[in-house]
Amino acid sequence: MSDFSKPYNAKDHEERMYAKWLESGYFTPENLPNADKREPYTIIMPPPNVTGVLHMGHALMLTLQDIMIRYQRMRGKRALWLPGTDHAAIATQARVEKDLVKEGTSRHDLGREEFLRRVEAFAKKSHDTIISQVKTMGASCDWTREAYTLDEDRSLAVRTMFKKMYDDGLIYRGNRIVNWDPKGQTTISDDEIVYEERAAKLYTFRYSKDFPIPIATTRPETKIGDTGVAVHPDDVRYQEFIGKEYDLEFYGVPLHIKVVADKEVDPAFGTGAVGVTPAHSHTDWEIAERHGLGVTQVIDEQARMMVGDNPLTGQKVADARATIVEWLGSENLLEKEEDIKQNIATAERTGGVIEPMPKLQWFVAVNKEFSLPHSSIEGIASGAKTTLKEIMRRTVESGQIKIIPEHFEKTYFHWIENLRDWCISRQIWYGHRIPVWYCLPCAELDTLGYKPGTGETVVPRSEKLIPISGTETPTTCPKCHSTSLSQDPDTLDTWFSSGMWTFSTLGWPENTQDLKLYHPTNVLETGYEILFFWVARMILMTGYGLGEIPFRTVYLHGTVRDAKGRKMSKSLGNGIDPVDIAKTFGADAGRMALIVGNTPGTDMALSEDKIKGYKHFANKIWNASRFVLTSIENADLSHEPKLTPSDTAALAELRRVAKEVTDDMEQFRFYLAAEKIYHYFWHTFADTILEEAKLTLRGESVEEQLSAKWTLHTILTTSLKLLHPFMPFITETVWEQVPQKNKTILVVEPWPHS
RNA sequence: GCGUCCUUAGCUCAGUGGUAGAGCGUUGCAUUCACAUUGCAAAGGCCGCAGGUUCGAUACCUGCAGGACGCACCA
Repeated sequence: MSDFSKPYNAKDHEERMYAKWLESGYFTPENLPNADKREPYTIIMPPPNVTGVLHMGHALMLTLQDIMIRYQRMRGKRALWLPGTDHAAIATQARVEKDLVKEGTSRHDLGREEFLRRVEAFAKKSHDTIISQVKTMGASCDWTREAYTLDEDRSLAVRTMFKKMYDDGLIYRGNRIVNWDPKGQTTISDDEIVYEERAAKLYTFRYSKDFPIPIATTRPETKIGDTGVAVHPDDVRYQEFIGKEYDLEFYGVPLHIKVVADKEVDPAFGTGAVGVTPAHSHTDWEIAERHGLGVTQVIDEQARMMVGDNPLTGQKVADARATIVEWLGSENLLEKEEDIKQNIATAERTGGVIEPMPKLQWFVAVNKEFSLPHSSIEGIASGAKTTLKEIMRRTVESGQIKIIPEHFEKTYFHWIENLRDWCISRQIWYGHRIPVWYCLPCAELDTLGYKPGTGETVVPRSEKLIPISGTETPTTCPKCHSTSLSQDPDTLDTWFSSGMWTFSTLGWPENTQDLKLYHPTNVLETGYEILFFWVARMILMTGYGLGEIPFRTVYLHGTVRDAKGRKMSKSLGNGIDPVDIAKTFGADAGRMALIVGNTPGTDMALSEDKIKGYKHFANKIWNASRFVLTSIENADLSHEPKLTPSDTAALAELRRVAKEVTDDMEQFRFYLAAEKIYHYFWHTFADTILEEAKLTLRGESVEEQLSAKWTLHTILTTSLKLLHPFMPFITETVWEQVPQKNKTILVVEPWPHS
């Protein structure tokens, strides 16, 4: 009891406790007592990006998962919590490029190899910081299984998956319209776009004096790429023009315009007629596809005009817009100019304004039919035709995967309905390089007939694809036997590898023991903001690759905001550093503050005052424990003594509380469980039971004293167990001092049965 | 446009078909005996508004208002 100093000082104990846990080996499920008899319980940790340091959102995620894992471990499960980190392709690359700019250099100056060395060095450093922070939070994960989304094993998994999907025709290379980020010089997926409202002008004009229909646009410069005009099929104003074709000249550029009827057109907007620019608008692209209109690209990757030898060529789009507007005015073609508000698409990472344009990219087809040889997905039989979209929908619809809170299921379905093919290639260097090689001599065989010189696609035949070193790239072209092969320069969207996380971490494509035992996992715990990015992609990948679900329950937490409800951000400077919190108040206090009152799917406001409150609670636990332990010293508690009626009642209440807390844990109501045990310990145990025991202990009756000591000991030990998932450090520290038969560490103590 | 969520004590939020709870904060009192990182007590709420269902609504339904958010569109 010598280290039982008066106030509880978290920093005197937490580091030592974590070391003690690691030494016990119990975070590795095989080391648990009677491991083979235990039923597996698995959580794969959402891997933090190696872009920097942990924030409060990570702390929340770690706490929730640690609570689940510690609880299940105490419940006798073979609990595996598998940790890892994410290479976060575009985010990490952007971070390092920023540093390079400061040094006055760029990735192109360094070259691909040297640049990747720089990124890897940064990622390594960032990784080490993150791991030490995860440990500070008390996370009881199995470090022997730690994974990285870009390590050897995960690379093999990614290549294997790519090839499998390619062979099934689910991955295709296509010249399609994509979201191009001129600032980041890469494509991005629909989900990586953020919309910003800006003021814009809507111009109403005619292509030429002879053209019968005026059209409205906010982007006159793109009209040079128009190949059609679309009107609503029922619009009486334009019936006579539908199907007609016109040859005309617009700013010196010859245009061939066909008038088509399409229900996408809103007759109430503008003039009710849309100039169709298939190359630079997603909807126009689709209209063009439906009506067989041509595609003319007029904007290049630098967001500059490309119109042959026209003077516009080389102008930035904004300048070109002014030029065109001025010209329209001078030609008397401009009929109206009005101010409107417009949502403009920007890239989440770089802030660049997105220019949709057609590019040759790799896509995952979400609506294409294929069959799963072995399916355990409800509603999709083995061998039956299905699509990736159906897998994503069915697994949730059937209840095989349950989302908490439930209402997010509606949001999820809504998103799936609108899902288009997923563009997975990125023009960046850090990431999984696309495992596809091109044969240069076979260039003319390019099936797409696009961009000569890249050649036909060659995908390696071996079942297991090539390790990342590239030493085993295909040596000859199967068609012409040339050895002149070059790998696709692009890398994969980071969510491609993240989507495989639940099974790539367990050894897939090998049919490992881990995969058999721990998959499907039990819970995926993550933030609701990546429901689409990640959760849906995991369901897609797992359904396709394994014919099963990746997890049974998805628990979605909200965003941790500051005391005023604002998002924590660097620019506001209102962020709370979880490691600072652990140092100042103790990791336990930070954990409790994050959990109590925090319902799933809802954002929470976190203040230092709240954390301070739980620091006080830790102190309360500490002092109450000191009192109990001092009081029961030398008492014979080997057998239950005769209990007084009030002690019997107190123990009955303890059982009731334990039962309620257990029910809450089972129902994922951690916010209630934590609050109940907090309230019980402080206001029932410490304030009432303990105060009454003081009187008894000073009294005459030895029998009553023994009854009181037994009761205090039972309530203390049970409370420590109930509190352990929430406040692992202090409970384990006190536990060291508790006299108990066959005592081991609290990590593997059985949960109080109720 | 489609969709979701929220509106309860000063603040942050729980909650239930039988006229409300927690934490923090506020106010008053208490102090050598586990703990002032404490204890005891108090103040504080027509549970957003209007209808409906019901014996009874904060809770269920409809509408409205305000707020947050997702998706699509924005030609």
